[in-house]
Amino acid sequence: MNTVDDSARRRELRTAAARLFRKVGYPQATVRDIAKAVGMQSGSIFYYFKTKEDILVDVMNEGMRQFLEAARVPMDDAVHPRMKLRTLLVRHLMTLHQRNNDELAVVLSEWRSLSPRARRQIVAQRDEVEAVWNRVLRELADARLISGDIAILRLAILGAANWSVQWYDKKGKLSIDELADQLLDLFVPISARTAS
Amino acid sequence: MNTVDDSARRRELRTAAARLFRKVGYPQATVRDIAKAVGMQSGSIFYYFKTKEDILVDVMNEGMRQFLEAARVPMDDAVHPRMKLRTLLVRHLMTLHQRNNDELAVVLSEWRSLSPRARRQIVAQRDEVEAVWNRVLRELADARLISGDIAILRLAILGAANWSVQWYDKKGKLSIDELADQLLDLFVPISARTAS
DNA sequence: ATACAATTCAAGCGAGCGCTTGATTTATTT
DNA sequence: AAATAAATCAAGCGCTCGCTTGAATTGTAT
Repeated sequence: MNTVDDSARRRELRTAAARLFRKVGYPQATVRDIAKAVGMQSGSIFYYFKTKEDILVDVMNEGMRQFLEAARVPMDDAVHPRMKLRTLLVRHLMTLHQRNNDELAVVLSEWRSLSPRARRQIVAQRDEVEAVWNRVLRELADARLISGDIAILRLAILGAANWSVQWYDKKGKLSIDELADQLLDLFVPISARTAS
Repeated sequence: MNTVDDSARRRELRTAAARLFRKVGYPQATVRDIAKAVGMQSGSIFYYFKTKEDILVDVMNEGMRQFLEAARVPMDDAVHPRMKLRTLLVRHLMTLHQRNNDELAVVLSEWRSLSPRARRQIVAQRDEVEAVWNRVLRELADARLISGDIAILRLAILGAANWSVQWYDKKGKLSIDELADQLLDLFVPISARTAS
């Protein structure tokens, strides 16, 4: 990592790019748009990034890093499995809807624009996140708190949670904690709840 | 509707376009690609469609038409509400994963590329679909088979179902009926089931 | 102050884009 | 068979795209 690879200006570019990628999509966001957003000439971008796709990779890596950070929370074994799932869910949703987290939305919607090589790298990180969820869901299954295929449950719960990017409004009356609890009640019925 | 607006050739173009839009995304699919897929010169496309966006609108209208068709099934009032939801879910998933239904996937992923005018039209159709689901969910709530906010439940269940486009494999061992039942058990716990 | 490196600019290249146009081929009607 | 209409082609226009390049500017160390 030399100065260019991790400069404030580069981060500025990544943030502006993420915002644009989210708003209009990667293919329609031009390097001229991105440059304009930070007050640069379009050519100057290539002093910081080799190609436009490198910007997308950088954005998605940052997004995945945040998802991983949300999933990698130390959990006391004594905690009730349902509570562990709740923690995962709350942290996941919090990360997803925090201010200026356009990188996360981009991760969820722009994977098609990645070259196969870059895609493999992002998928590997996604698999790490899913492994954490699988571990907690396994505990819930062992405790007979859920039934059915764990993989499908994981896909359903993450599908429902990630879909919230499409509709959740931070300014609305539903807090993220409430959303998490509602989703949790859906997937792990209240009747299975126990004091933690 | 004159000959051009509803010709076999036009449908051929729409189908090929839907396939490409799904595979590489609307902005990256060029009219030259689409033309090539049906064995035409790129300019000839504009004999059938005024603009490239008109092709997308046509694809998405067809997709929404299919979603609506799946939702608009006559239901006997005597049928148990849970069974009604199951019917909706199965038909929705069937439609989503039937062969060559790229239009559906495009509806779910390319709404950002629509002009505001076209978007409003598609959203109106989506609202119709959601209204059907709301009606059934309302019945389930009245029968105390579910609790919590109906809107959130609908978003969660459709989110989870639509997310399956990303991972469901027709050639896999999981049938669509099984998937529907698994999802149904998640959202409307088995303990609430009653003979219909 | 001077030398050097880091950063940005101004200009534009080559390619690919959506789309147009006038001519040409193919099908249909009389 | 001739006349008309429908469908397609071949060529390319004007524009925007990602990206390059050589020069200019700004910052930093001596």
